[in-house]
Amino acid sequence: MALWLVKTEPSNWSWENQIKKGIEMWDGVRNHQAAKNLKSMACGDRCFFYHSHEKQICGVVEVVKEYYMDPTDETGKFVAVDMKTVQPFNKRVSLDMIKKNPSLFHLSLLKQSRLSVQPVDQKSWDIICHMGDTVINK
DNA sequence: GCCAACGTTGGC
DNA sequence: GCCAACGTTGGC
Repeated sequence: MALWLVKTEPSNWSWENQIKKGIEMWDGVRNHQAAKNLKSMACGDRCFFYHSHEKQICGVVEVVKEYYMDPTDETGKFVAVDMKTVQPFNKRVSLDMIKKNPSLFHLSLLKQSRLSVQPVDQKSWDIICHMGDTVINK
């Protein structure tokens, strides 16, 4: 199982929307590196759900459908996956908190701020869940 | 709102 | 194939 972080603009698709909907298509990715990451996702992979601008991780979602053609992409080059809500963080984890932890300096979140779908290693995943005061259900 | 860091586009 | 001009993302 792989671990990821996905970004969304809350005015476009928010954690509140995600909670309400339960399962939603993750579409609109128009960056090749991000698309490559989407294609690498397998069912059961978990992702941090990150609000850009608010700059915080709200909770965890899970890949429930592997990549398929993004219906919103006319060029046919980009893909979407389906994400299911897993659970909210008890405490949201802000970008500031992540930046203060030296063990997380290597994260793409800090180094490649524009990448909207990015891998997270297990160790960083555990640290961030701990910061979120949350044990993620299996 | 500004702008740095990318990506993309199109003229050459 | 290079690169200037332009567009977009997202932190500040």
